Amino acid sequence: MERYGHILRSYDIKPSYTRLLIYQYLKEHKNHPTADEIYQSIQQNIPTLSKTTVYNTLHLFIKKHLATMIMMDETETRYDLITKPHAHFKCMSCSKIYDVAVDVEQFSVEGLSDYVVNDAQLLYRGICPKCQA
Amino acid sequence: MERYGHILRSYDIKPSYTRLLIYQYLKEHKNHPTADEIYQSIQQNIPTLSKTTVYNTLHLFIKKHLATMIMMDETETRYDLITKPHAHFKCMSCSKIYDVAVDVEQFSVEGLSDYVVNDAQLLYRGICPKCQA
DNA sequence: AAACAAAATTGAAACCATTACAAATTAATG
DNA sequence: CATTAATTTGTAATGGTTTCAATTTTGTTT
Repeated sequence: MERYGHILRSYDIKPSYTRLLIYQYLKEHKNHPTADEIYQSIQQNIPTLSKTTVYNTLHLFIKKHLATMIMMDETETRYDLITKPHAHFKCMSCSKIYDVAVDVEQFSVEGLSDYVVNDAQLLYRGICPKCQA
Repeated sequence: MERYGHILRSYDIKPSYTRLLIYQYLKEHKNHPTADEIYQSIQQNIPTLSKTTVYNTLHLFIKKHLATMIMMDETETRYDLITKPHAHFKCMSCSKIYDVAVDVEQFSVEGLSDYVVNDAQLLYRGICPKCQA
């Protein structure tokens, strides 16, 4: 557990006990946990743990580029007609969403042969040209 | 507006007035509107419009594979450490999320040269092998 | 060590997009 | 026209996330 301290420090994150446990959980559970799943698990070690702390820590990890959030199909959802496959670029500064021309089909992904694919989406996050000025 | 009737019918969707307006909105607004943005706009034509109807209609469009939902960074969010770029496959039957090996870097996307990219995600939706049995 | 300041954590309340559900309206069928 | 099915509506509930002030812990200075 403490063996992760230097990793957090290298991301400019002070390795508190809570943060170490949350990092450890992310490290050892690769099935994309929700904040609640993380909370439920770590609460067994830290009974006083607050859900807010979990959110605070995850947001900190994201700000320091140690973690990322992935979304599947939830609230504040946006809708689009199904047309040509294309990518989206979300500017983290102005929140604007840009369309990016890309042929998602070209991505010959191995290991999907046994899956029935109905939809494919490619999402980029970063800073748009306007906000770089 | 009515010119869209045959399109809806071809997707096995009865073209009610509300559904035509919602389809028209999606067709003419390519900036990935939220359900609320759609509601606010169409409410001006149908003052009695209910938000539930907007959700019902969008879910119908999705079920009929006429539309899709795209997510950016909202609730029921899942978290992941930033590691090698990889894709996710979400089974719409059992809700399980699979990791898919893919080199996202290989996708040489044109038109991103002026953007600062911090993160890239590729999401597939469909039916996993287990649920096909 | 004690005192102070900064950072981290906590807990309750609020927020808000989405969903559930039953009633009401409209369209389709015989 | 009557009956049934489909669509739409409005209210209430749900639940993940955020806000924010208070508390606790950690770090620093004298």
